[in-house]
Amino acid sequence: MLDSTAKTIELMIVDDHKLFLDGIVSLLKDSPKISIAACASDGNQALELLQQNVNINVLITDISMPNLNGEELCKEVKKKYPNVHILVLSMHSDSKSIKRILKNGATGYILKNTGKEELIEAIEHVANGQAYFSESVKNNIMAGITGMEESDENVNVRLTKREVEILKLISSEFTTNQIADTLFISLHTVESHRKNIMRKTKAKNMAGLIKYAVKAGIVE
Amino acid sequence: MLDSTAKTIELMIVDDHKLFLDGIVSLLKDSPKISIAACASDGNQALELLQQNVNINVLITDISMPNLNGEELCKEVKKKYPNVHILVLSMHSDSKSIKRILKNGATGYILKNTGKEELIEAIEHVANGQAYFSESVKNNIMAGITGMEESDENVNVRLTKREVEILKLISSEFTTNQIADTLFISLHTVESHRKNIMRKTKAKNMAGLIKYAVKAGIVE
DNA sequence: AAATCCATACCTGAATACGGCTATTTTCAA
DNA sequence: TTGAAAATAGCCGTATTCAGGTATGGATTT
Repeated sequence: MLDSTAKTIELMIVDDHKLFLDGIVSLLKDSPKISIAACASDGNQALELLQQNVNINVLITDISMPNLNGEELCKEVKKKYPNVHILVLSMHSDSKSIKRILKNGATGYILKNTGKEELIEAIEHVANGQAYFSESVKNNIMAGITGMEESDENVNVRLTKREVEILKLISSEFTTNQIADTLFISLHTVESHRKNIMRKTKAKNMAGLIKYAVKAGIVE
Repeated sequence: MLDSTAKTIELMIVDDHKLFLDGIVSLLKDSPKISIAACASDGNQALELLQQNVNINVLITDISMPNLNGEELCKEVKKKYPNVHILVLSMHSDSKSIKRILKNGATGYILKNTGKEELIEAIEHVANGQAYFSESVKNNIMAGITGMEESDENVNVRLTKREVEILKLISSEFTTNQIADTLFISLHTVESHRKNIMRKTKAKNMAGLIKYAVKAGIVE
């Protein structure tokens, strides 16, 4: 039904690992329907190149990149160039990462451990505006929707600015007394905050607090 | 001086990301001096293939992989096949990762954001038993050696089996009493172990313990 | 055979964390 | 401007952690 499959696919690939980028280019360079128009090593460069290459209709991108990451790139691209379809090529298949980037406008999501054939299939789907997902991506999304999300739900709690500040100090091995002195507030206030953080994150003790801090990217 | 540069390089590549693996193969397949003998997606598979292909003399591997990771693979390979030189191809350039895997017998270490030419140069160096490092790898090693190593040195401490076992339980938010009950040992013993772990890891309290556990890969 | 490491166990006392509350002021958005 | 959320502060009692030791039997290594 869609005749758009006949149209040449003008591709841009974005990844901060040059070897991976070059490898993908090498894999795709002989594909008849696909033309590689540009490559970028981060989101900012990608946006610049998009401005210059008006014919680009598919963008393949990694998520974790310096300067401007995949999520932010998606948001920008969808705002400025709504006709450019985005295929995410990531290492991670956890439902959290997937859902976040799909919300930001990605059309497809495949993993770096898929093969060449599937990559091309995914590119063609996405070029037509059709969603494409790796098998394990689909499974994890389903698992995320149906049940057993207990481990994920605690990352959804929202800590206040002050709570994050205090959790950072706790993670730096400060005692409650030291935190009170550092922030010029009462010992009792720090304890109140800590108790609130523990309630929100369902942590039983310091161990749980630090594990949450690590997961949430508050430390390291 | 070394005439070994003339000898054909029989390569094995190990990476759990199929697309990356295929990309590298595609990049190298036209190189005259290099022959790709085998590919594997984890350490176990690599060891099996090494047994079958006696001619392999260079092994390129990622660090983080399922089942048997790069570090453990290095150790095994150096023990069983000391003539196989290992080139590590990693995303991370922190001195901690680098030093750890070099201790385990890797000959070279380059990053995934290097180019095709440098990759080939690195392979040739390593095939001759010569070390090869990416520029940023060299820089980070230097920074690690010269100063500011306080944060790194604690990963070098060696915990005993029992200590790791207890640290795992601490990380699971168990109290000292619960750990004692779980392991059928005295409360005092658990406390002794905890104190020893804290001394070794230079942790001031639970927060430091959990951060160490995360860094050392004992939790998550 | 001696030395070292490991796992075990104990002691004391101070410091800190934890659980479960109440309560006031400030800040910010509806 | 009114109500909710956030930041502040407090109380009480128990549980746990932390710092500083000492000590012993067993396994391993030298």
